[in-house]
Amino acid sequence: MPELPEVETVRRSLEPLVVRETIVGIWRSPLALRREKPDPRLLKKALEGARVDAIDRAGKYLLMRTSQGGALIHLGMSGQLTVEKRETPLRPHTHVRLSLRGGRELRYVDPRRFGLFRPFVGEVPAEWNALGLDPLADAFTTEKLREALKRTTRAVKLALLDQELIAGLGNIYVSEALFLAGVHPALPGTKISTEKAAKLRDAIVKVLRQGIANRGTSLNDYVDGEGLSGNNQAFLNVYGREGEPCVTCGARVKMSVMGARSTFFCVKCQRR
DNA sequence: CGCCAGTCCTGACAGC
DNA sequence: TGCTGTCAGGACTGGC
Repeated sequence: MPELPEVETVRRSLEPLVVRETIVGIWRSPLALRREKPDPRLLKKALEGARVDAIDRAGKYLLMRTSQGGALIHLGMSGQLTVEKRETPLRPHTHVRLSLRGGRELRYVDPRRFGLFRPFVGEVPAEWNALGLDPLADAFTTEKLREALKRTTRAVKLALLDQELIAGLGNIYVSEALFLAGVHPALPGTKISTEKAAKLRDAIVKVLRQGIANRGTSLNDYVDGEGLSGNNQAFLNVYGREGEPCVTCGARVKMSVMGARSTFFCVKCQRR
């Protein structure tokens, strides 16, 4: 499940492989992604014959900027964006292929079709600008986090998953950050003290930076732009560890469902 | 307007 | 062995 660290790892691994490269050909599968089918006319206009200028990231979105426009990309649950040799057999659920020089191509594969591949010319799509605070930016301060959380009565766990408040956290890193900060996931956002907000800010930054340092968490499908798995799954403290002893106090890790998502935490270390 | 439940989608896996 | 049912969750939609 690609969250900020996985998307950033994909971005970093793709950057040297595709920036300054020219897209010499385009292929699109007839399969539709759930949100929308990549528009063939726009694909041509935005990407064909274009030079790749940059690959940027905001939250869990990637933005490939080209000389003619670009593409807004989201990996959803199972999306992969990798550079392959042209002769490498196509995997099922390959949605887009962008041919590069030297017999290589950038492939977008997404079995569960929760992702997005939207070419554009002119204005960058609105989703890109609607995103909340970037937790890795200098501007992500305790005060900013507290302000964002005070805007909602929702449980802090659900608020942290709201991409318009803070962009990039998903279900895994939210559980990890709340554990590290000693904050109970069901605590309402409005009840987060300055002291707790400071701990939470530091914990969010720490788990995301650690995730990037470990090249992402590979529990199911996730791989980077070169097809390599990450190592961060070995460093998770609570996610997926229901019933196992807490690494801090030894109590059993608890799982509860919040917002139809599994939430892992330690009742002793994360008091309300 | 804010919140929440429901929805989509496929592969992996458990159980019979 | 082969089938069926359940589960995983990001982001959107519709109802209240």
